[in-house]
Amino acid sequence: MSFFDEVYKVVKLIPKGKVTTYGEIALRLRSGPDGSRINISPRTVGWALHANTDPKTPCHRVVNKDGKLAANFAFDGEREQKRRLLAEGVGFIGERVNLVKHIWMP
DNA sequence: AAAGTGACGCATT
DNA sequence: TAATGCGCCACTT
Repeated sequence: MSFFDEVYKVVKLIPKGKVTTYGEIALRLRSGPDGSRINISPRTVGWALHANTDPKTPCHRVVNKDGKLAANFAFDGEREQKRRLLAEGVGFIGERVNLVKHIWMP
């Protein structure tokens, strides 16, 4: 059970048609079950997702705070990611996700 | 054990 | 709004 697995677990909880940010995930993991972790950096969350190649993890529902998609290393490229989000009903404003309407609030 | 690395975030400019 | 600089934490050599 590594830190990565917990990140993936949270990502899998994101309902269809919703998105969340790296920062939000970091906050959610701030108080781990074992209490071993105190602070998590959003950077670390993104890094965890980068390492993940599991198709069951909806990484495309995770965007940065500006609603922008991962520039360099999206799973299938930015365009594909955007397309998938649109297919789920996630609204876009230009090239950015409409976070105001689609941010996932557990 | 120490240094390098990265799907980010925030305050400034 | 976009571009810069700095902090951040877990993981891999």
